[in-house]
Amino acid sequence: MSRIKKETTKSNKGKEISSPKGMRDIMNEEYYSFQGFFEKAQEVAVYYGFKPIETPMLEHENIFTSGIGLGTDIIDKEMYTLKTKGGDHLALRPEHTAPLMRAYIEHGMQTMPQPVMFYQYGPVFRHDNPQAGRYRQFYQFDLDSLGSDKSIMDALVIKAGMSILEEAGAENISIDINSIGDKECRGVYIRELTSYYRKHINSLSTMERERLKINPLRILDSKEEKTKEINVGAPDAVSYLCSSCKKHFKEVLEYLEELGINYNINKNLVRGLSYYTRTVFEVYTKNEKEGGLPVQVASGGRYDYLARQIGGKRDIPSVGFSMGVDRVVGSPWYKKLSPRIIKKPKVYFIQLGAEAKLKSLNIVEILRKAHVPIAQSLSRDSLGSQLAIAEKLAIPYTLIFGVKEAIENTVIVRNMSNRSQDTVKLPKLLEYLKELK
RNA sequence: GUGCCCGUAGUUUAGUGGUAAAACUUCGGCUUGUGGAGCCGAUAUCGAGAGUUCAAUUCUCUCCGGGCACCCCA
Repeated sequence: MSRIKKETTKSNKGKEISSPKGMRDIMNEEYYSFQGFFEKAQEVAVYYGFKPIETPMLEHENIFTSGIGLGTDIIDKEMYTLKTKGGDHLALRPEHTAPLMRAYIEHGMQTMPQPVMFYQYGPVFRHDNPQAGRYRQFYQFDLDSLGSDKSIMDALVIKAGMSILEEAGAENISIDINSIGDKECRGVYIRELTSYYRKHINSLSTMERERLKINPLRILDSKEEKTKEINVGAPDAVSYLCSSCKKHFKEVLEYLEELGINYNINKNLVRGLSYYTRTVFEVYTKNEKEGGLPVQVASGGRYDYLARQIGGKRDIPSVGFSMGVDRVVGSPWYKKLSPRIIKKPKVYFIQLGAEAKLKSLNIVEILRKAHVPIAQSLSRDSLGSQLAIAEKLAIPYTLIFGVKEAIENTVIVRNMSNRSQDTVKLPKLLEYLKELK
């Protein structure tokens, strides 16, 4: 008997009640922080001309494998993939860019006036090990301009992104920028780079020798000391840029200067996603922690060939900026942007006695229709406990609705700070509350 | 994927080789119309599994989860 019981409990206990690793519930203050950021970011994005779009969280796996590219960690080891009952291979989006491009192609957006500019935000998924500012489900806010190769679009997207970060309270933002060329010059550059590394192959780690075959650019941002030394003498992309790329890069920098954006040309900056062309950048903010490295809060660049990589018939020159919302919201400098939808209740509704309780939902409804945000605890009975809760929540006014009031069709409005009370006729209540504001 | 630290009630923490204390919170009761305190009561098979042992929450191993760092990235 006891044995059976034990086994049942055990099997129930086996199912851990917890969210999956690296994924968490967002609620209370943190929820408002996120919500506030999203609202502000959208507001700013709209001023710059971006329109909203929301793409699915699941996509065909191949838009990522061919878009972001094999040889990147995101694809090789961090993607959540699944096979549907129908046999489709889907993946939880590890980023927003490839799905956006898919949407552009799918809906024939090349017939719209170019470029088309979108903002989008939502969760993205990467099977990485959690640590500070890193989750397996995290939130990105993206700005993208698709369909124009003009350098001013690079600048616009960067400026809009920086403005959002500033609105969120970011100080000491720095942007590292580089250009990795287009198909004209990148091939030449990569060949040069590869032959340079070949000469130093003995100093490269096994992993980096592997990379040399697949994606030599990535050796440039290696953190290994030996490799760093080699990188000092490595050919840099900018000097291999073809004339049109050089012009493009120069123009982008001019725009940034004009906008007063402090940039730093980082010739080792190449980005881990292989769809980038020409402009690439990363945005950092200072880490308040002692000795802490700067925190990367955003990054992006141009991806002129992505469309064709995922199966489009022609190139759609585009540029984007994506922000790590968790990192922004989690930063000490984040100024709590409070969402518009949250209305701090000014009034706490108290009911007393069965007759009053019976009618109390009607009163809640009257207040709701009049857009008076309230708090209440209808499940409570005693006046004392309800007052205590109102006090605890620091709500300035309470409505006391007891048996006597229910019969007389009145309600007591109590000012919590000076404890004064007025008895108000129910039909006059809304008017009375308006006066209080 | 790797390394270091960690894992006892909702939360923060005690504690022991013989199945566990406390504080706060929450909920219920005692006093059923005014700011809440008081009293009583409830809530943990000590992250999961295996092993050592007469006996493990306490020792060992594995796994899972958390924190931090690396790789990488937002």
